[in-house]
Amino acid sequence: MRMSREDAAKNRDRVVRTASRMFREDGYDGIGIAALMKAAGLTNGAFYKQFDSKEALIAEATAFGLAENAKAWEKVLEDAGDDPLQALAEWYLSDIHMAHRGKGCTYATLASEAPRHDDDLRAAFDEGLHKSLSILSESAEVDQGAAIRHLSRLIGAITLARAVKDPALAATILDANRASPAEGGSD
Amino acid sequence: MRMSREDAAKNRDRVVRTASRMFREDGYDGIGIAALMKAAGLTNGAFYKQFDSKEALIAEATAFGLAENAKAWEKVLEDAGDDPLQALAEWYLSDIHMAHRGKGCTYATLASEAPRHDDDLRAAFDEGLHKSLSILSESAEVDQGAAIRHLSRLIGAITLARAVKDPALAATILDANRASPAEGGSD
DNA sequence: CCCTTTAAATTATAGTCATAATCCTAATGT
DNA sequence: ACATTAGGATTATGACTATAATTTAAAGGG
Repeated sequence: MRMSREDAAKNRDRVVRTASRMFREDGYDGIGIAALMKAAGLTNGAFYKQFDSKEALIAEATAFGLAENAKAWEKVLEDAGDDPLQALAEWYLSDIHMAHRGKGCTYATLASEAPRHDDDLRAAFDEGLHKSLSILSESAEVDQGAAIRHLSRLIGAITLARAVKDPALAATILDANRASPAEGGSD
Repeated sequence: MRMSREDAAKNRDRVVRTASRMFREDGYDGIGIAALMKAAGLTNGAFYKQFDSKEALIAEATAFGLAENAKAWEKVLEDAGDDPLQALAEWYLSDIHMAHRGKGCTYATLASEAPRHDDDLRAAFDEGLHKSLSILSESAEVDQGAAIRHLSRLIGAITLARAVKDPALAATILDANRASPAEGGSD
């Protein structure tokens, strides 16, 4: 049953959004085209009319996720008070973010899988990262090096906290990384 | 052809080591039992005589990888001069480590996949992390919070650097994180 | 208003997946 | 020395994989 151009575009967009969420939850290899399309309310047959391959969707869905993340950071940094990096850390290392991988940071969930994929996906990470860093350094008025270090630390922290079994250990990881980074200079 | 107990144990150990490397390279979902066993010089039929399931191997191979990593860090910190954290960062963020995921840090390659797996695997991360943190805080004479922040930052940094396409951007990420962490206190 | 185009559904294909049963054979216990 | 045991190979399982051809039916252009 053919859809209108409008509806077809909506369907395509819904597939990208669904993929962006499910890849973050299950990993690129953890979810298949059929299950993905079903979750988006379609069947697998419709997939190859809209995308060249799974790899192409991976690149597109990841770029979407990174852009979505960047918008969220921009908002948090705008609403932050006199210590934007601290505000970002508290928001990023929250229990909410811990629990909802599918809506959360794409770097934390998928960056470690990128080396196994094609240039289009890795280029999406390039672009996403440039954007993230410019947002961070501009809003928080720090140099690029500091922005990179802050981002690296947040990503590593939530990755570790999500990996461990003991909730107390996870809380320790989050707490240590929420602590004001300038506290002693020993970090 | 039945093997001696000794040979069977060697085979089992080789499967764990091979799995530890291949999981780091391809992800838990990226390599199957058959390919894994073949790489270890065996056939898939032999697998279920030695392991209960793939999930059980995942937990065991990850625990092995984390223990292997911890030994390497201990050595680096022992040989370090007056700034152990700096020495660790330089070793961890090296081109060699960037290029060889299969022999490198298990946190950086596999921690992001842990939330999708069972308690045995996540408990392996608990144990590995406790060990890593005690090595770090003792050898470098910093408190646990500083050790956690340092580790978080290194893991995030190499994950990001490996994800991007542009080698110059990767180098920027590594350089920023190699920079002495106490430099300005703004980090 | 008809004709072409095309999105989506259905179905097909060849491969791979984790798991397991069967069989062979040699190591081990007695 | 013989019976038992168990490690590994072969083969089988049914489910799932990415991809694609075919079919259906409605949208869009003329």
